[in-house]
Amino acid sequence: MTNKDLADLIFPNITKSIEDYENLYPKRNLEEGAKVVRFAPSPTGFMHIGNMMSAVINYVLAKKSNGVFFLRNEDTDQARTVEGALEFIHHILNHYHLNPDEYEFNGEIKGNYGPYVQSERIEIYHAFIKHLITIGRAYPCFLTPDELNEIREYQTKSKKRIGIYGRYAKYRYLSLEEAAAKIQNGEKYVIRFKSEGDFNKKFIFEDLTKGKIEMPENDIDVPIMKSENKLPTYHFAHIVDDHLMRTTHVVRGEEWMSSIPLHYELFKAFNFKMPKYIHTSLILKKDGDTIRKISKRKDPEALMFYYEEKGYPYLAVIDAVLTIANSNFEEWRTNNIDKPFYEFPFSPKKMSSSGALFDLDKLDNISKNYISRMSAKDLYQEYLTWAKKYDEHTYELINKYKEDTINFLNIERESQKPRKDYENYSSIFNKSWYMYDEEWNRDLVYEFKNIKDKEEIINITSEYLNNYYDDSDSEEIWFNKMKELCTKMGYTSNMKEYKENPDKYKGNIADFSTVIRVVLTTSSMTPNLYDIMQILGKERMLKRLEIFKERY
RNA sequence: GGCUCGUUGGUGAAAUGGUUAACACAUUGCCCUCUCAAGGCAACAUUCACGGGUUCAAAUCCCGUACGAGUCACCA
Repeated sequence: MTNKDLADLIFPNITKSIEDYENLYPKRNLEEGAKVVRFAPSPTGFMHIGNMMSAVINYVLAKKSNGVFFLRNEDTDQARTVEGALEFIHHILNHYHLNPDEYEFNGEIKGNYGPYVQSERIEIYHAFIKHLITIGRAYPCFLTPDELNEIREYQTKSKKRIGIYGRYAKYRYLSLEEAAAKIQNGEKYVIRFKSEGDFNKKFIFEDLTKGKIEMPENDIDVPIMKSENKLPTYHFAHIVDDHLMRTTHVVRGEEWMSSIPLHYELFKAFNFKMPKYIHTSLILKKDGDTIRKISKRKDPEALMFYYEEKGYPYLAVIDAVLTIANSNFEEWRTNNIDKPFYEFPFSPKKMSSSGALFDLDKLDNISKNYISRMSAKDLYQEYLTWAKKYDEHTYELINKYKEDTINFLNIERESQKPRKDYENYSSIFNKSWYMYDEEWNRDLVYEFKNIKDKEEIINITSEYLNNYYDDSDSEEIWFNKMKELCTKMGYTSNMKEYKENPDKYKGNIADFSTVIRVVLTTSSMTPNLYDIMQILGKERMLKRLEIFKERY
């Protein structure tokens, strides 16, 4: 019996050779330097900020080099698949405009290097495993879970390296006949890679972010095919897929670093060229005094749901992610304020080699800047779209009062130094509810500052609205009139003088205008009062004075 | 325990052997100002985890220690 006979026994229906697949998926015809990258999540959990970073980097790498960005669904762990996870990945990619060039989803296939779903590639993997068995580099292993546990326990106790290697690789040298007999007998088995490495020998691996790293050779006979569903393990699928899909750069989390010796040997066993690797550092989170890996359970901001629900503009999130990935991104951004993010010359070398804390304050800052630069109309559109999905009440109001809302959002906007008061769409309504008459049914909390006397407040506001305010006044006239009344009623419009002689006056122009501001909005902090009055108009303002009289 | 990576301010970090350790966010103060937001100015690491060495010179190179992280599944 030969290796080939055993391979045929295990995979009787596999007829294609690995050369056939080489021809089926030829080298991609791309321009010099074009990068072929992939985003390859497994649908075993919802997409989180770490996945996002990987997706963004991939996208930038591909776009910037006129390469290819494809999506591969790594669904070999059928048992842990989470319902909706795959849909969510597609949703997020779409929401953040990180659309892959090649993918497979809901029966739709784009690209010539598919299938892009691992469970649909099982024949391909089997052909490659068959090849390995034929050349004597893989073998069936009949170790039971109990036996594996025993080995592990023994190794742990006696402080030996853990794994199936050397004399622990019991079935490595089983005769082909015996192996065949066991298989025909229906015994369960996995296929293990037959390592030829020597743990005491080192090799140099060059990672694009970490640089040159010396590592011991792999000598562990790792499973490459599982026993139940005959699907490959991650390690094997990675080799086959990224070779056949002609991936040039693999962007993945740092947790894969330690598998490099294995992957290195696997590529070598097939004589395949290894892609280049960019191992990204973990995203960490400060929890009290300790810093730990960001957790999907404890940290709402870990999951990509968070940013969308809060209403952060998608570009702000991408910028925040890139700021963590490459700290010189910020500088680039300030110099290239209108350029698309994927023109940023991302450098794997400049990636932080230790984990980074994802800073929500920083995100807020980036986001405020983004929102401040949007036109009022665009902001309104985004706000409306967000509200439709996440805040029905707000949606109804801003939809009904479209003009007022746009005008309000436009206050001190579309200028060189626009207001920066919203970090996300969900924070707008709390700062603008008073513009909507319907909202005045709520419990009102008037935030008066220095002047709290009801009579005085009524006097000021009533006099001002009835005898001074005019909707057609320019801002300059408007303010002059306010100053005039202010002085007439015993306040001063001269702040300097007030500071010198505060006792001479009932208050200053700030106190005076605050009274009117609060009557009209209940808030002592609002955007430019003139603009608010212009939107409200005299009639509505008088109504608010009536409300004040009743409810203060 | 083995293997690997890392450690600069509250946070992200720059500096890759050579004057006072960039910059951004956050915080604080002042200025401007009808409030707020913004903007302007300023403060914030006598010091780069610790110890030793190399050098005229070290955050930067070497060695050791401590601490942290990742990984060691028929999970990815």
